[in-house]
Parts: sequence; structure tokens; C-alpha cells
Amino acid sequence: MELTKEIGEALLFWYDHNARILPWRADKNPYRIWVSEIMLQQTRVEAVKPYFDHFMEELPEVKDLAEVDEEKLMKLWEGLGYYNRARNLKTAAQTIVKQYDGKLPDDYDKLLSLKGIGMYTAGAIASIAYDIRVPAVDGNVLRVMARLLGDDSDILKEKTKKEMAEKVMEIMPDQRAGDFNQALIELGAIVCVPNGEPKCCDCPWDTVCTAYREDLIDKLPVKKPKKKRMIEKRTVFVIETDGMVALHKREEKGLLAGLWEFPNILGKCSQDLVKETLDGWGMTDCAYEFTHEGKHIFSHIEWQMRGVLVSLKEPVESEELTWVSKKDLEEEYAIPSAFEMFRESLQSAY
DNA sequence: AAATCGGGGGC
DNA sequence: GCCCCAGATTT
Repeated sequence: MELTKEIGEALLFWYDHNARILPWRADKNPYRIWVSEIMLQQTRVEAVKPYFDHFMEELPEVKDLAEVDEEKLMKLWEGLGYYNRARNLKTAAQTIVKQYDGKLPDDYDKLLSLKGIGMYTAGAIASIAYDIRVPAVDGNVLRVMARLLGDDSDILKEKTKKEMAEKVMEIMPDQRAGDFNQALIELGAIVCVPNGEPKCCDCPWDTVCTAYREDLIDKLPVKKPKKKRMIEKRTVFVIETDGMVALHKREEKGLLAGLWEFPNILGKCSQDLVKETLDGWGMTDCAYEFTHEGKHIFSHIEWQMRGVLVSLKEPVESEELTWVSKKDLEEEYAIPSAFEMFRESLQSAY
């Protein structure tokens, strides 16, 4: 098929009538657009909405982000996942304050050099905030373009992404680069959807789409299958005494780095093993009971967890443990969603 | 090029 | 269950 800017214009027309109203579309403040783009990486619009406004209220300017306390930053990001995105955001904010007078550079390559900003995000910020004519190729765009072109190359390959970026530039109108990139993404998000039947009857490209015309919609895009997840069994201890709860700070590297968790160990403990473990922690004078069985699925690992509620006579001091009030646990400490199910055994405890 | 890094919603 | 999401970084 022939790629023309007329096709791009048709998409822009569709976008003008179908764009969703989203908090980060209210203006073209580069900082707000940047934060939204980072939050949206591998994350659905609906998941980001509750976080975005709160984050912008707490950290309204680049400078605020550059100076934010690490624990507060993690609390603002709690539950959103991929926590290094937030740390990279802060690192980049510090660079922006030092090198660019606190303002995001209006230059693709300078944006690209910032921590946490890759090709997609650099293109998105440059085009949306500054109307610089560059592509912004994300998963939506790859899917839409693969179908439009009837292209069966593996969209996960770096080579495919670069080829698609060139194709995008062939249909991008001369004006409104930011709106066009968003339109392409929007089409993928609400019409040319990844799960289930695409709504081809609502598509502005129904007459030009190769996959639609040749009945290849359910065959495209092509993605190499991913390997399956490992399973890890864990025993999670909710330990409390006199309104205080024991937390453990995770290592600074790896999964859920630097976040707080209920103390837990590898393996599903039997009654006897729980007793041994608690003895080993110096918690001999306590009552305990099994509570939840549950699982939490990450990208590349699955935790199968067993919960134990431990009631202690008095706190046991330890290098590994931090005792916090239930109020602080709610308001100050960032605990990943994997442990969400165990919070409720605290309430039932008293 | 492959692995790592969260969490949730759709089917 | 399995899919994928406004991906980037590390190995």
C-alpha cells in the first residue's frame, strides 16, 4: 500500500473528534507531559489516572521532584510498579535543574540522554510538548502500523521498531506532530485494540488497512512468544505487638528494590518451621496462626504465599526489622501490591 | 539479543 | 490461564 500524508490527515481528523479527555492533555506543560509519559510506560491509562494528579500536586515543578525525599517518592509511586521509573525520574530532574535551568530541553537528543527517557518517550515529549516532528513508537503504534501495512515482522525486534518509525514519518503531516503521535496511540488504545476484537467499523483507516482488507486482523501483529514464569513459594509474617507492626526494608537492587515488606522467607512453612523461624528471630513468647494463601504475579516470577499472623508480647529489636505504627504504615511506608492481601489481617487482629 | 523490572484488566 | 499495556535499563 502507498503511505501518504493524506492518511495521516485522516487520522488527525478522527483524533479531533474522538480524543479522550485526560488529565495530562489539559495543557502542554513539558514537565506534566514528561511525568505522564513515564507513568504510562507499560501501564494503562486507567491505572495512571489516580496517581497523576496527586503526584503533580505534591511535586508541581521539576525542582520539587529533584529535591523530593526518596521515601516520599516511593510512597507517591506505591502500587504503580516498575519503581525505578520514579527514581530515574528524580535523577533526570536533578540533571534538568543543573544543566537546563529547570526546564525540559526542547531537543530530541537531549531528552533521549536523560535517565529513564528512551526513544519512545523522547519522541513523545518532543512532539507533544514542543511539536517537534519526530516519531513516538510504542506498543500501540507498532500494532496499528503492523496491521495497516500487513507487516508480519516481529514487532519486538529493535530493527522492526526502527523500520516502523520510518513508516510513521511517511504519513506524519507537516504540522501537529504531537497530536498525530497521540492520535496513532489513541487509535491503538480504543479502536485497534490488543485484546479482543478491534473495532474496525469505527476506524478511520478501514478502507486503507491491509490487515482489514485481507482479513489478517487476528494474525497481526506478530510477536515472539515469551518464556514462562518461575514460581517462588514464600511465607509472609505479619508480626505485631501493641499496635506496632514489623517491617523489613528490601535490598537496594533487584525486584521491588528498596521498598518495605512484611518479613518473609523462601518456602511454604509448616507449623513446625514457623515455630523454628520465630525462635530464630528471638520471638519465643508469641501466638501465631496461618491466615491467607495467595499469589502475586510479576512479569517474570510468581509468588505463591502463605501468611502467618504473629502476636508478640513486646517488640523484639533486630537489625533487620523496623517497628512502625499502623498509621505510619498507611501514610509513610511504601509497600508493594504483592503484600496488599496481608494488610487485612492487621485489622482483624484487633 | 535476552533478561529484568509491577501490576492490573480483558477475554 | 494468557494476553498486553503511551518501555527503559542492565547484562
